[in-house]
Amino acid sequence: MEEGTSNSPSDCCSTDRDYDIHQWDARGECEVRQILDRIADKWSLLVIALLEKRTLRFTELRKSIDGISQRMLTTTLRQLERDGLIERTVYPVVPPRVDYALTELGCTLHDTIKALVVWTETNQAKIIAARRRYDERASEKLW
Amino acid sequence: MEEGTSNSPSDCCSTDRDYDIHQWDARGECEVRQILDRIADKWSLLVIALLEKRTLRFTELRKSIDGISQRMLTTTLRQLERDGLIERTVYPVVPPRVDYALTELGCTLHDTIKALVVWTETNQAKIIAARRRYDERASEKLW
DNA sequence: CGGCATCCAACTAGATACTG
DNA sequence: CAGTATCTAGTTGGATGCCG
Repeated sequence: MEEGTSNSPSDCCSTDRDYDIHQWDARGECEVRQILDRIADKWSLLVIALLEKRTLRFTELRKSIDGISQRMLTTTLRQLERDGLIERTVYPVVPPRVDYALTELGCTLHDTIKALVVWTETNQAKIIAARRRYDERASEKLW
Repeated sequence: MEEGTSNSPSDCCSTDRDYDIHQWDARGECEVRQILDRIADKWSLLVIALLEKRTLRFTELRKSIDGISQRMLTTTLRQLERDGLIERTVYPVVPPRVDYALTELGCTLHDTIKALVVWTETNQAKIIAARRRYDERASEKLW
C-alpha cells in the first residue's frame, strides 16, 4: 500500500513537504481524516471565521450565521469546544450569558481556514464561469 | 450589516486582510459559502490531495480512498470537473480508460488544502488530548 | 473499466416545544 | 438567554444491477 510514493511529480504543483492524507492504520482508523472532516465542516468554518474577529455570544453567532438552526449551532460549538478549538465561558447571571472565543489552537487553525476562504473569494468568478461552460456543454449534448 | 468591522482585534490572531465569509447578498445568495461547502467536502479534499501527486484513473482513485463508494467518487469527480478544478480525459479504447488530473486552478486550491491537512497532522495529538479532557470532565459531572 | 439508474437505509438537520 | 428534547422531512450515501 506504500508503493505509491514512487510517483512522477506533477508539472504545476509544489510538493515540498510530503504529507499523507491517507495514512490510516490498517484497522480502518484514520484520525487525520476524521479531524479534517470535522474542521472542514460547513458550520465550523463559519464559526471559526466569525470568532476570529472577537468573542461572541450564542445569539450573536446565530444572527451572524444566516441559515443555521440553534440546534446545529449548539452541536457545532460543542464539537469545537471538545476539540479544544474554542472556549466556552458561562457567566452566572440572569439572564444567562455565554461567551465563545477561539483558543490559541483555534487561532492557528483560523490562519489556514482563512487561506481557504480567501482562495474561494479570489477564484469564485473562475469557478462560476467553469460551471457555466460545463452546463452549456452538457445541454448541447442533449440536442 | 457592515458595522461589524468596528470590532476590537483579537489578541492572538493576525487580521492582515479583511475577508467576509458572510458576504451574502440579502437575497440569501452566498456563492462563497456554497463553493466553500463544496471544496471543503470530505471526499473532495481527498481527491484533490491524491491528484496533486499525479494523474490517476478512476479505479486507482477508488482504491486509494478507503471507504468511498463508486457512486460518491463519480459524484465528487463530476462536481470537481464542473468547477474547473480537475480535468477528465477519456481514451476511446477498450476497455475504457479515463484519467483525472488537477487543472491549474485545482493546483492553486491544493496549496491551501495542503495547509489544512498539514495543520491537522501537526495538531492531531493536541485535539485528541483535548477530546480526552473534555470527555473526562463530562463523565465526572455525571457522578 | 468506468460509469449510470434505482432502491433503500441511515444519518442530518430543521421545526417546534419546553426549561433553568 | 442559552440551551435541551423530540419528532420528522429531507438528504446523503451505500448496495446492487445493468450498460457502452
